[in-house]
Amino acid sequence: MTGEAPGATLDQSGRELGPRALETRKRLLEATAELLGRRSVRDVAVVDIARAAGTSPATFYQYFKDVSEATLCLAEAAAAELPAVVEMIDGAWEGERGLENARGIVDAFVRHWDAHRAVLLVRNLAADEGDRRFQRVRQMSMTPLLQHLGDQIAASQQAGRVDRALQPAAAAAAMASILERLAAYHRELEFLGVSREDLVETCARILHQTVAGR
Amino acid sequence: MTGEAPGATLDQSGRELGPRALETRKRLLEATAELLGRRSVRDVAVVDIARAAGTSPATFYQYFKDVSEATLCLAEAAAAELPAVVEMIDGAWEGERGLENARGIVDAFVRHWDAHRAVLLVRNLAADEGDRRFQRVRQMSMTPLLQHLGDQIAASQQAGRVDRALQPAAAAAAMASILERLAAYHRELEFLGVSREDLVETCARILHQTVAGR
DNA sequence: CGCGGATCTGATATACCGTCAGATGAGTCC
DNA sequence: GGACTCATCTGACGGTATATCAGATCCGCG
Repeated sequence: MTGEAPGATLDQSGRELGPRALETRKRLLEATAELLGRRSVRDVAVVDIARAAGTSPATFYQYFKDVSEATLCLAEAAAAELPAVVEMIDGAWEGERGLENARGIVDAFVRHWDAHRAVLLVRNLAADEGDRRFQRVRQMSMTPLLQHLGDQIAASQQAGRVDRALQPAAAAAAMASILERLAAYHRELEFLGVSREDLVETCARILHQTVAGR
Repeated sequence: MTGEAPGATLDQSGRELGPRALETRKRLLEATAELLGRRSVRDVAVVDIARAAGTSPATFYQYFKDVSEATLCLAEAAAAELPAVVEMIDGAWEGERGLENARGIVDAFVRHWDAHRAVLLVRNLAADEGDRRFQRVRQMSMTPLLQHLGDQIAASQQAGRVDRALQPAAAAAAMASILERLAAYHRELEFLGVSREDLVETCARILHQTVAGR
């Protein structure tokens, strides 16, 4: 939930945190996530976060350099949840079971996005805008997914089920793109009359077709 | 370039603009685009835009309510360029010529994004975050594309070349997702060792496969 | 009880926001 | 070319956020 790596979470000045501090830090992160979900990034101010967490701006700066750093922590925490989805990629891909599996992947991915929507949107914007820290987090979470998808595609090519003109890594990226964009987007599409079910079903079929071939 | 609709561009207080004012407004928009390309949205302040345009913050507020409104104008201007891409969708889809056409579409779309990258990124974030104005602009530019793609897919289904289990609108959205995300993303992927050519070629084939079938 | 480190915050200098009222510029008519 | 007028711009300001300390508060421990 907090995004720290091995041993201890650190202060802005490098000091280790005791239990009270960890509690405060957690409240600040929760408040950040809450506010990001409610208004646009541009309008989330340190003061607001501090107020929402029942503390003062000065306290916020004790733990984070700025709002983006807090967001980065949240993105790291969200990334920790993806491996569950990656495992599904190593499941069956052939025939009806494969299609069922593809549905599961699409559904799990959309759930993941629904749960962390605001943070993931900001992560992607920051990464696209060139922020190295966010690029790293996105890569950390997407690389295994791309890797495993790419391997499956390559295997299908070996088996003669998928056109060899596809570059596996590029095709995997394309599939990931569908998942990401649609996960971010599905509410608006539903508004336009495409049901969530249709969306998942159609994506699953495209995914299945591209990964497993005919 | 300015994003106004029929007759005249308006002042913040509803007055029509003379030639000098139009010139100033244009400079402000250009400065906004320039700054959005250079740093993150969060860090683009009205003062900066004004300075870059060689004028004062007060002048900025004469034309735009805030930075997001200026960005909205830029997004509208960018949207005006897409119809050229839409026309290509009505071209050939069968056989080698169809594939060639698909390549053209992917390439044109990526070019479009490269030209307006920063603005389109912000547009998508704002739309995803629920801002109605940006949702409208995005829809205005994407709907024709989705519509035409969807029609082609439906036609291929009629001809028995594409699985009827696909929902045409959803499949079209999935294709648009690939285009958008990859257009935003391709630099990073190139960094990871997928060349732009591979990317375009692979996307074109997936697009072709999904729209035209076997 | 009282000490010492951990944690928090009030006060503050600085900078941006958003809004006027008034200054400046650029045509027009005599 | 001078005076008038409307279009356009900006200096100045009250309000608020940022980012940083030095010092206040809290809490466990001897």
